[in-house]
Amino acid sequence: MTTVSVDDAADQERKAPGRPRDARADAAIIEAVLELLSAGQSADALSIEAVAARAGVGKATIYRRWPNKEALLIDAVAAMKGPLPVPAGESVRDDLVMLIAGMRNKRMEHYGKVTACLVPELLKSPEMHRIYYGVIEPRRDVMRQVLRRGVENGELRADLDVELTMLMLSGPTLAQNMLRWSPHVADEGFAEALVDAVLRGAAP
Amino acid sequence: MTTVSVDDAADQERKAPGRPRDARADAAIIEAVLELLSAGQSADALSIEAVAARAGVGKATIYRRWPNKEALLIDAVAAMKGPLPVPAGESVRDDLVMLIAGMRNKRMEHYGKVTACLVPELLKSPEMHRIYYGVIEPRRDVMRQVLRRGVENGELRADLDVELTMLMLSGPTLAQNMLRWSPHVADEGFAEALVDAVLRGAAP
Amino acid sequence: MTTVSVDDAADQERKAPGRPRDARADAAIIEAVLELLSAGQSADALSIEAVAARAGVGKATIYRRWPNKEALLIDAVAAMKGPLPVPAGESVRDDLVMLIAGMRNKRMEHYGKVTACLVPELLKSPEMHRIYYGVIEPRRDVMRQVLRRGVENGELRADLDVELTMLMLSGPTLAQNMLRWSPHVADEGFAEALVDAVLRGAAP
Amino acid sequence: MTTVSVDDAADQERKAPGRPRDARADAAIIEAVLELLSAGQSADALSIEAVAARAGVGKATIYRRWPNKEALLIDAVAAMKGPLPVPAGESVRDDLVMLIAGMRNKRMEHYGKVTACLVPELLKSPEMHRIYYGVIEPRRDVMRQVLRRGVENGELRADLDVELTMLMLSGPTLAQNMLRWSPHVADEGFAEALVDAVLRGAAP
DNA sequence: TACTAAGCGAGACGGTACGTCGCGTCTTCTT
DNA sequence: AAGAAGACGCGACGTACCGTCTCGCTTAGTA
Repeated sequence: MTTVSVDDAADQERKAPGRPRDARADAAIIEAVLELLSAGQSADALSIEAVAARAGVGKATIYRRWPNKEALLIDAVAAMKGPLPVPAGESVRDDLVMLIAGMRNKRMEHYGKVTACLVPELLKSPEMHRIYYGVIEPRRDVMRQVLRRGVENGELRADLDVELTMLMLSGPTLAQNMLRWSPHVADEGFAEALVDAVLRGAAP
Repeated sequence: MTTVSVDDAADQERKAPGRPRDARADAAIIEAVLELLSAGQSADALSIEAVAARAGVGKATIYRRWPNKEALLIDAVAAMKGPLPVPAGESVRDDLVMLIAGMRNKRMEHYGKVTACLVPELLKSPEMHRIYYGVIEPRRDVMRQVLRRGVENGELRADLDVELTMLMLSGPTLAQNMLRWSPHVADEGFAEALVDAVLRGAAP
Repeated sequence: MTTVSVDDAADQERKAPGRPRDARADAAIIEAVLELLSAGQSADALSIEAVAARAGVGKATIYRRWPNKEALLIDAVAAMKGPLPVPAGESVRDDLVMLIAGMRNKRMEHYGKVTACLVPELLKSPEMHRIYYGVIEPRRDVMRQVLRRGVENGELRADLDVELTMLMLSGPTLAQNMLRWSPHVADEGFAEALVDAVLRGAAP
Repeated sequence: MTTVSVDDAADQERKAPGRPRDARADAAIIEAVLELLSAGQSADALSIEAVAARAGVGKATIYRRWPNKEALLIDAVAAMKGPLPVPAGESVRDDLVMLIAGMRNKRMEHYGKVTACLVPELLKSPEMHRIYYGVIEPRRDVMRQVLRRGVENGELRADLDVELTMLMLSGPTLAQNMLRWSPHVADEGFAEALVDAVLRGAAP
C-alpha cells in the first residue's frame, strides 16, 4: 500500500482524525485484482470499475488508496509473491536454481504479465519506479546474499561482478517469461541449464 | 505492415480494382507513430486517434492497414530498428559486443518502452506473437550466426547451447533497458562487461 | 436544437464534411426526455445517462448536440408545446381565456416543472436566456396581438400598457402553476376569473 | 429550522441527555449558505459539502438539523427576507406599492434564484411545500390584511376576490424577477404601475 | 467517355472506462 | 449526546478513445 510513507506516518504516531480506513476494503480490493488477473486476460484490460464491482466497493475507495492503476498493480504483485524465498544454504548452485525456478512457478504465471504492464509507467515515473523497487529489491537481495556467500567461500571466483551476475540470471528468465524469445529452450530444466551456463562460461 | 499476407496477395499478382492504396499514407502513419513515441511518454497512452490526426489521415485508413494498435506498434518497431546489423566477422567477442551495444543506442531509447507495451498482447494472442517474431527473429539470427561461427572455429566451447547463450546476452540487456534493475551496473562498458562475463563464467 | 445557428449555417449552404448527424437520434433523445419527464419525477433528477439509455444512444451523441442539460430541456419544452395556439378572433376576452387556459392543460402539466428547473440557468447565463426567449416569445406574441387588436377596436382602453397587461395575465398563471401560492383559488374557472379581473381594469 | 417539530419538543420541556446542540452552529450554517449564494452563482450548484466546509462544521451537524438541502434553503430564504414588512396603514395603494417594491430589493436579488431552485421539490413533496408555506404565508398575510382593509373601508370594491388579487400582484412580480419575460417593462416604477393597473380594475 | 469499385479525409455512431464530485450514512475520537 | 473529521457505497458527471459506419470526393482500371 505504498507502505513506506505509511510507516513514516506510523513513526510519528499521529492519530489521524475522522473515521479510519476500513482494512477489509484493502484486502477485498487486492483480492479482486488477483482474481481478475487470474480469471481474466491481460493486465491492462483490467479496469478500476471491474475491480470495484468485484470487491463490492466504491471507485472512490480505490482512488483514496492508490493514485492510479499501476500503483494498485504493484501492491497486488507484492501480495501475489508471498513470503521471501529462503535458500537452503548448502550449495550456491542449488540455491540459485531454486531461486530461478521460483520465478517460473504456476503461481508466478501472471507475475510476468503484470510486471510487463507496469513497465511503461516505471520508465515514465521515477516515483513509480521507487515503489516498485521497494517491492522487488528484497527478493533480489536474497540472490545477492547467495552470490556473495559463494564469492567468500570460494564456490565462485573472487573477482565476480555480483550485480552483473544477478542480471545474467534474472534477465534471461524475465525475457523468456515475458517474450518467449527462444521457443527452442526447454521449460523444464531451464533453471538448471541457465545457472550452469552462467557458472561455467562459454569459453572452451 | 503485416507483410506476409500482403506479399502473398502480391504473389498472386491480382490487379485489385478500384483506387489503389496511397503508399504515402503508410509512411505518414508510421512516422506519426514514431514522432508521438519520441515526443510523448508511454506507448500505451498512444491513441489511434492521435496518430491519425498527426499523420493527417482518417482513422479508417489506419484500420484498413493494421488490425489493431499492437500490430501498428510492431511495424513501428521494425521501422525504428532500421537495417540489420552486419558483424565484422573477425572476433566473436567483438561482434557480440557490437550487437549488444547496438541494442542500447539513443535511437533505441524508446524501443524498450514500446516493446514493453506490446508484451501483454504478445502473451495473449499467438497471432500477435507470430508477427512480432517475424520482425525480431532476423536480428536474433545475426547473433545466432556469430555464436555458431564461434563454436565452429573454436572460439567458443563445442557443446555450447547457442539458444541459451543468446538469451544470456539479450535477456540482461532487455532487463536493464526496461526495468533498470541494477543501477550499480555502469551504462558505459555494459556491453563489454556482459559479453566477457558470458564468455568467462562465474566459476573460479 | 439551438436552431438559430443551424439556420444560419443553412443560409451559407455549406456542406459539412464527414458523416452527417443522424436525425433519428435527435428525435429519439427528445422523445426520451419527454417520456422520462412524464413518467418520472422532477426535472433536475433527470440524468443525461438515463436519457441516453432510454433513447438507445451514446452519451456523446447527446453532448455533441447540446452543451448541457438545460439546453436539452429547453428544446424538449419547445417540442412539448406543439403548434402555436390560434385565437378565434371574435372576442378579445374569449381569446385571452383560451390562451390562459391553454397554459394549464394536462399536456402542459410538466411545462411548469421544466420551466422552473430552467430558471437558475436562465438567470445565470444570458445565452441560455436568449435561447429560451426564442422559444417562448412567439407564444407571447400571440397574446400581444390579441391585446393590440383589443386596443385598436375599442374593446380595451386606448392607453393600455400592453406589456404590463401580458405580465398580469401570465405572471399569476405561472405563479399558481409553479408555487400554488393560493390554494383557495379554484382551478376550474381560473382563466375566466383572471381575465375578467384584468379586463375590469383594462376596459375603456 | 423546520421549527414546528422542534418547538413541540421544547414544549414538552424534556431535558435532553448528553451535550446540547451548539446554537452557533445553526447561525454559522445559515450564514454560510447565504454567503455561498451571494458569492456563487446558481443555488442548485450549492452543495452541502461546501456549506459544511464554509461554516467550519461537520456534514452530520447539518443533517442533524435539516432533512435535506431544500429544507435548509427554505430556512435560508426565511433568514434572507428578514422581519415582516409593516404597512403604514394610510393609503391602500401606497401600502401595496411598498410591499411590491420590497420584493424587488437588492437584498432580494438572490431570492428569485433560490425560490426557483426549490420549485421542483415543492411540486413533488407536499411536506416540502408545507414548510415553504409556513415561511411565505405570514408575508402574504400582510398583503391580505391590506386588501381586506381596503374592501372594508371602501377603497376597494366590495366584491373583490382577495386571493386572486394577491396573485395578480405577486405573480407578475415573481415572473418579472425570475424570468424577465418583459424587458420592455421598466424596473423603476414597476411597483406603482402594477398596483395602479390592478387597482383600476379593483376600484369600486 | 462513362462506369465501377475501391481509397480517402472527415466525423458521427453506440459503447466502455476514466477520474472527480457530491450525496446521505457510518464510524472514529474529542468535548 | 453532540461535534469535527472523514471514510464508505453509490451514482452521475463530462471527456477521451475505441472500432465501426456513413458521407462526398478522388483516383484508378474497365467498358
